[in-house]
Amino acid sequence: MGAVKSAKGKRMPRAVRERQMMDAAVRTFGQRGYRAASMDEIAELAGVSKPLVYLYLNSKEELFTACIRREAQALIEAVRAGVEPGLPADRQLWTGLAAFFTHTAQHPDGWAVLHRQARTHGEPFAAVVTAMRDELVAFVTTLIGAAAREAHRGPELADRDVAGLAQALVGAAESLAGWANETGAVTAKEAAGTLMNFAWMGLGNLMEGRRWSPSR
Amino acid sequence: MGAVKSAKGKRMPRAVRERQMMDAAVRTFGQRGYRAASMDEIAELAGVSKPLVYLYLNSKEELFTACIRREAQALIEAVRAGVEPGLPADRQLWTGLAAFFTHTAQHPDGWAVLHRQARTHGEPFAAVVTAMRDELVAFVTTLIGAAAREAHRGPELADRDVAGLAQALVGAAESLAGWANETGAVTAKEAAGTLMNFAWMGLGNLMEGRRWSPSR
Amino acid sequence: MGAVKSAKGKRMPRAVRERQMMDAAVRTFGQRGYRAASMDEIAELAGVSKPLVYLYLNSKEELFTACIRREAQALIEAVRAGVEPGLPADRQLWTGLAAFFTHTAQHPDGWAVLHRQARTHGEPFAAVVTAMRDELVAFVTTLIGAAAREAHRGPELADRDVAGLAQALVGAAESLAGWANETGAVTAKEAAGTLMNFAWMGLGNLMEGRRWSPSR
Amino acid sequence: MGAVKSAKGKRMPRAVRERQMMDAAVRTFGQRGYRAASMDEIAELAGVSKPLVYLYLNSKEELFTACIRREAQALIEAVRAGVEPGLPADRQLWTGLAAFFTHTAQHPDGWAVLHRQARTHGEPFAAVVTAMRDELVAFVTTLIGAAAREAHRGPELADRDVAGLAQALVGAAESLAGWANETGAVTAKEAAGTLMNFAWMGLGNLMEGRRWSPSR
DNA sequence: GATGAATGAGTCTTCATTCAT
DNA sequence: AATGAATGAAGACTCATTCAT
Repeated sequence: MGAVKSAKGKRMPRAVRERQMMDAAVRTFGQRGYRAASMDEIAELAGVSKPLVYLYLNSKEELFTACIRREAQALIEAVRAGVEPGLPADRQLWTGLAAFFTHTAQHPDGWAVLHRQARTHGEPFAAVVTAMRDELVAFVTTLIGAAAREAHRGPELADRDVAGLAQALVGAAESLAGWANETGAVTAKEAAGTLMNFAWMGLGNLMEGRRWSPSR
Repeated sequence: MGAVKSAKGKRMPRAVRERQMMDAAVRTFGQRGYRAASMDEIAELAGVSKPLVYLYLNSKEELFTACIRREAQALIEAVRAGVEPGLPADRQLWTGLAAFFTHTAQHPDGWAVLHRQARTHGEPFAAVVTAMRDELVAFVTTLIGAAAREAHRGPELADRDVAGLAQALVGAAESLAGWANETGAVTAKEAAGTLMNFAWMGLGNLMEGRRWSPSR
Repeated sequence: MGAVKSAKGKRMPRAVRERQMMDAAVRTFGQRGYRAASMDEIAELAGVSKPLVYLYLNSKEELFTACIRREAQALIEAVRAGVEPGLPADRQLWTGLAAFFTHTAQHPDGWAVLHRQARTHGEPFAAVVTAMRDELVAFVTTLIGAAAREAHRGPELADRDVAGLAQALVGAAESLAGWANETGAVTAKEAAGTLMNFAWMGLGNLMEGRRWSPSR
Repeated sequence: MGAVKSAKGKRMPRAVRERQMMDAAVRTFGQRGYRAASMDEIAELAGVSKPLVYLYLNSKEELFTACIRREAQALIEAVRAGVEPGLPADRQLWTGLAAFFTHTAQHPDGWAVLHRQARTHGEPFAAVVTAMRDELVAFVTTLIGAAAREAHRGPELADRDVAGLAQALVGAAESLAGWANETGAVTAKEAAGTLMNFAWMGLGNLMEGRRWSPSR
């Protein structure tokens, strides 16, 4: 699965080689971490010499950034593609979550790069992930808002509550995705279901004005 | 707070020196990451020479492991100490969460070591954190079980559901702690309240048999 | 002046291409130095691909040698062209010096290659410059000898004195040329005048038997 | 001559090792040039491992700068020490020049570093040499001024003329020193004498109002 | 006549780790 | 109890140079 096929030394168009290198880089960064990954290892895994990696991708830092960017884009794309516009908002949310868990399960190294490595190392990198995360949160916020409007029961939902919910939902999804990847305990659909149970129910409670408070 | 005071070269009992070194190490590992942290920097920050660090802690790997272990223990201790046995289960859970958020906020480097660094690097380290996490999950599971028994309304709660809830709760707490530390957006009590709203309400729903399902 | 105009990839006669390359090389070598100059930069500045540079000029070493040779020839040519045969010897010397300073001022990179870079790096290169320098010294020696014969006043001038004078004159000229190029403090004519004041007056003194000696 | 004596691996106080390293560096930089000299070669010549060189001298750039600074200081010191304050100004100048030529002849690598290498490579380095040169020029200017006052014959000497003379004198000395080093053609005293003949006589002429001019 | 693709060899630099005292 | 001196091994990055087309 994912084994690089090219015979070493074969002349290939730049675009192809570049993709091979990035594949190798994502895998290596995802498994070893940014610092522990060596350009030597990446080059070897990609089936090319080190100078070629530098010729095409300039530096370890730029290579890592390119990986983050590519994986972030792919993940967002996958989530967007997983959402079917015609459905009611809760079903849309569910399919989006399922797509998210499916993608992260199918690209564990990419997810490791995004969720673990990119955030563990300093500022050139974290920003890219933050941007992606914000995009996701905004997307989820829209869906929740729509759902609240569709199923209008009881008092208005404050923007602040919606934002909090979205934030927590994405955070929980990230946490669950990592857990699922590492332990293999749940499938994508199960994970999506679990999250819906928390989020949707929580949303319902808020809309009905029920809250937990320390005083009672 | 954190400024090392000892004059360099002063003879000091081993235990004290060891604590200074580990303090320096936690700070350095937490801020730079395992690979980027250098023994030189740690020794200097601790106000001792490098050979002394090796004399007491043997190797970078062992030093890191010791840090993880110490910080994990401290965190668990803090949570346990935050729980008052006499209270009803939901209040106990709340105070435990508050203690968790308080501790992570007060020891950001320790939390960074546990939550980010230890899991980002290979197998010698991740295991220690996993063990701590399991301990926390077990603890939370107990509380949730007790709460369910106390507030017995409706059908029995399946063990599986309780486990899922506990798992999710801890995951969400971790995610929130990181977020709170990085952005400083919420206080410990606020974070605990937010989580209770999700978890407790979710629990209530489950106990009353309400679930979200894709089919409807 | 200096801006390379050719569209990349256009077929051009070999001689033209070769000149473009050497122009680029002189500029790069002069500004960066032999080691710091990269074939990549030279090729790009010349507007051709690297293999073409190798096809025409074989290696970095040969390219550098070719540059030195070309610039040396050009400098000598300029000096010779500046001397008008009919004039009295001192005027000839003056016009020669002026031509020297003019040329070095107009070709700063070429002069840097000859005066700085070629002598700074080992033996394949220094020899070429030495040869050129010897040619210049010989030329000046001739002029000085002629002048001495023309203005015969007092005792014979020993060959040794003439040689010393010529040597010193060329050395001083080189030093002044570098200084003028770097600081832009004097024009070519001013520099020539300054040198004449030293050299010619020194010559006059020698011819009249006046010397400085430590004993008095 | 100059062979480093220390047995490899022997523990030595830092100051001693540092001097060994700088000696090796001056030699290597002087012969190979800044770029061509490799830290490996320097370390080996100094009889230590590369990391030690970095531990003590930080980087190639700093090492080179340190060399330049040390050699510049040594040269200035030598010239100052060679001048005996009690003598008449012309004798002082002569002894100073002799000291200069003696020192450069005895430290050819140091002189190569200062005169060739430091000026051939960019701005971190050239500045140090320029500063030293300015110091020398100022020193010589003083002497010439004093001499002019001592031997007051004829019209006042303009400051501008004195400055020009000093500048030219130092330039000529530098050029001669290089020539003497490379060819071994003249001794220090001969070189000093030659220069005095030019400079002193030139000075005398200027003081007597005699000048060469193109018009006649 | 001209180039895109590719690399072996080498350079600077850092780091965990150990002696000898 | 504590340290100044020292290094083997490895990692990021560059460059002159060559094929195949």
